Amino acid sequence: MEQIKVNSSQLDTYKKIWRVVQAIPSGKVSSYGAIADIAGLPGRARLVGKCLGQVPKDGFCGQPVPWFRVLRSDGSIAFPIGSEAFDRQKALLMDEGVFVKGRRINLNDFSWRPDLSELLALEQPY
DNA sequence: CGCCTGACTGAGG
DNA sequence: CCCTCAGCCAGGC
Repeated sequence: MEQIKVNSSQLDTYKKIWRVVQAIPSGKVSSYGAIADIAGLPGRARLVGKCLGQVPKDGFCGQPVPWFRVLRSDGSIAFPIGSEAFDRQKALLMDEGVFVKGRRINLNDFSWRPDLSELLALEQPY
């Protein structure tokens, strides 16, 4: 992928986002806006997309960052249909049992709904 | 500062 | 279902 090009303050923001994304369980999905909210960055859904495009290839803190579990608020895959990224994301989702119909996923069936204890755990990672 | 571009969103048609 | 539009926030120029 691309080299990460952000200053240290933005890198902190990116790390917060990556950490939230890591909390999405296999077989579940979330949205850019929801991740932004949980990360304490309301209104910055587009930043989440940008950030996920720069996930370190080796993962973050020894754990992979499941970028493919993040979708648009309507449950659709953000990449254009037919693009390589689209196919990759769709395949990864289906691999873990997420049913992808055309370009979208039924959020009622697969949306991640963290309980309070999960969210609190994200506040105190170390 | 303006202008344009995004892995975005919500409301409408 | 599709598409459009205004609003949104960061960044680059």
